[in-house]
Amino acid sequence: MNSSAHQLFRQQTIGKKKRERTRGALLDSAISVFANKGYEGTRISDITAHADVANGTFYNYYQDKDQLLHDVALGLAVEITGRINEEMSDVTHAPTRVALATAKLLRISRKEPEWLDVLLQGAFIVPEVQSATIQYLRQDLEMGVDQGEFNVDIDLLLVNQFISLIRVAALVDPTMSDETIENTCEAVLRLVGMSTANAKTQVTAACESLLEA
Amino acid sequence: MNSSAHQLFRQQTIGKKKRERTRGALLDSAISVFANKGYEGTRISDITAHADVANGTFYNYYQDKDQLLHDVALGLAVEITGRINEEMSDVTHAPTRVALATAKLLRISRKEPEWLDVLLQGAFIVPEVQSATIQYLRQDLEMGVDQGEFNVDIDLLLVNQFISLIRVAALVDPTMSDETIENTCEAVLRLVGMSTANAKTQVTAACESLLEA
DNA sequence: CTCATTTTTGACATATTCCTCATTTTTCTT
DNA sequence: AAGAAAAATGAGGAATATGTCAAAAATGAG
Repeated sequence: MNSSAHQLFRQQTIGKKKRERTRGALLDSAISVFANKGYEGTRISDITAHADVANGTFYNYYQDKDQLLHDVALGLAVEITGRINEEMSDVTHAPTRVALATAKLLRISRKEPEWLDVLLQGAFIVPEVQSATIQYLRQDLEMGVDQGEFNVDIDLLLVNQFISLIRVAALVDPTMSDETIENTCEAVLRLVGMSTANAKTQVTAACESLLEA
Repeated sequence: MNSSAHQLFRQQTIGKKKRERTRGALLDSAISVFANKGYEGTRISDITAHADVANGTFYNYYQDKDQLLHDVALGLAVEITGRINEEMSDVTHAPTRVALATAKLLRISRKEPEWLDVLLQGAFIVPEVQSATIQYLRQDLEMGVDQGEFNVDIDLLLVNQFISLIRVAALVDPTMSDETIENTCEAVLRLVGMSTANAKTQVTAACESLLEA
């Protein structure tokens, strides 16, 4: 087998010792299998088959599925938040930041649907992944309140509501059309208390700046 | 075993023949087990053990887990939408209807957390349950647009965003405090385009009328 | 109460998955 | 290229789940 489109972890381990390369193959395969069968539904043998290694090889690297999910999801969280923040360091307007981050995230999901799927599975199962995911988001939301743009209390419920809107976009439209991306961006801005009209304006501006890049 | 708090289906089958009573026991047990172990994670034997029947008994009623989930979730959908609509037939103001329905649903979840959990699991897995769940909601949302109160396009994405906010409430606060209920009601009204202030007013009014009942 | 019918039972054959480990193969340093 | 160390292999034992069915038990109509 071994027919992944993406190669995130294998890319990261090129040139390193065999041990790290095989680990990379397992991690990449885990992304594909978790995304397609769901965490509960995947068997260890699904992953080893996909990675073109023997069954026992898995146990040279992980004790169980949980540890693998932990590594995969955390790796995805680092990669994805890294990519998003990279190009936003100079944006200080909270609504723009939130709209941009959402749009960028969903753009990544369009290209690599499995990444977001597995990241979110991880965020709901592994506490450490949840923290990592929430961290940046919460900062931007609080910034928006301080700037007087967002008109809500920022608490755990709101942050999770936000994340769930991302999740729904991937669920309803796995192809992640531009329309779905824009609608989702507008929805998150409405969720944090902006008017429909205001949200539309922000999103249009943010999406234009995204097309340049 | 057989230590369910609720008795939805057994209640419905009291007085009927043995066949229906056993089916009721299986359905009630399925609610508890699906809610606690998740659909994927539950074994047939978990359900029969919980229902205090032999392993083979399951196969006198269902061919597999899927059929059982179908029946359980659809039964819950009927029960829950019935209860909610019952006391709303005279309410014609869409924002009030939406706030009330949301609050009522979350109230039910406070008393029977397993019901909402399993209903939502079913809605994501069984198409028929999804349709049943969406149906009423969509009507009220379109009513709100017609009344000029909601300022968004009603599409499949929006309806699913709505449902996901319900889901998150149950996930973040399984005890379903009054605060969580109110915050969630306000969030759904903001999602459909009402201002924060307007949403707060509607929810306060709706929740007061709920306390009388 | 009787007894034909319905329902339940649980042992068992089949199937799946997990995980180990002695052996083989590959790696990569010198 | 040699060879010690590292890694991969896959057969197989243990554990768990599924689905069947002949026999036992419970039901409820007359």
